[in-house]
Amino acid sequence: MVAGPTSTGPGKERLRLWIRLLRASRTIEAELRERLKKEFDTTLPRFDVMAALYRVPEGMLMSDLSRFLLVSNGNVTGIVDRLVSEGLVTRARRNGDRRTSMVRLTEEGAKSFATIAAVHEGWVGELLGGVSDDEARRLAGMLKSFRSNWEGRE
Amino acid sequence: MVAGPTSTGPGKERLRLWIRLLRASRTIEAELRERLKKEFDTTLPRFDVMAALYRVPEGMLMSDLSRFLLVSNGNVTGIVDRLVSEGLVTRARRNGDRRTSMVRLTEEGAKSFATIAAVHEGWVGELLGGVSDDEARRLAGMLKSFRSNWEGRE
DNA sequence: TTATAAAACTTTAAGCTTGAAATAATTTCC
DNA sequence: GGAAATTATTTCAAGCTTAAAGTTTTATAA
Repeated sequence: MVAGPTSTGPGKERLRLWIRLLRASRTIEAELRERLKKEFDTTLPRFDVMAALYRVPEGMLMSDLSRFLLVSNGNVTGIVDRLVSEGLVTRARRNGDRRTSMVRLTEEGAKSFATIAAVHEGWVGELLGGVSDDEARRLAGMLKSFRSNWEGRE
Repeated sequence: MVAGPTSTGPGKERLRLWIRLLRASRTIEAELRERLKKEFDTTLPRFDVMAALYRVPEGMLMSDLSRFLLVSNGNVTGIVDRLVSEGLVTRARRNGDRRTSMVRLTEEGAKSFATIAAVHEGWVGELLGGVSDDEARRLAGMLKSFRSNWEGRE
């Protein structure tokens, strides 16, 4: 998914775009992953889950998390398990529907996330430093329209 | 890495861009992974390795592959192991430097890749269909400049 | 009601991924 | 020449990821 087009023709331009998109996000992702590990001894998936939960103090269901993060159910189970064992997150059985459990950041989890998120935002600013403000806005706009199209599509 | 900004301020615009970039590439990647599995019973990492090798009939060293694909050495070892066991790739010890081994597509591997790549290119065209030709070119240009900046940076 | 379907989640097996440690071959340099 | 550093690769442990199968609980509907 990271190699070049293997042909010429009409699909070539979009294939090139896709490869660049993927290389850019992999490069940035790898750098962020490494820094999260080195500086905070955590991982991207844990960070993602905590970021999702941070926005919603009342908590999220497992299925909400997996939908929001674009990953499978079983995946979220494992990550939340580890966050619970680290005391950063709680899983609370609900009275209403006993199949579901509400996942919330603990106080320690919220505090920890806030610290990391502030540094993380600085890293992203640094890593995307080569993109001008104007470009950043236009790129973000294009990607937003891609997303809307996509969501209409399914 | 997929949740929204947690603050306002100067870094906010680039953080938003990064989150959209990541969501877009994850969405497309997930779709391509699923189709590769369903239609060709293969995986993205295998496809990536084969794409890299397809461009270079004389083959690549393990370390070339890992550098090119932006993944770790140990990772490539496992993927190549599996491709070898499937008869799609060969690993040849070199006379000159016996630490290295040259990895090449087999005839079957090249044939298989060509088939998959053609379909894959069509998928990408379809999945990025919402992006106009003009946008595709501009986006690709921006991402290229990002990449150059990055590479100068390290 | 009460079988049947659907929903929410967990478990499992297989594969991907990394960073660190281990091996083996080559180079460097005294 | 031979110790020491470097390079290329593999192995390993831990964690991430998915799809599919399994469990428990709730909803549907004949």
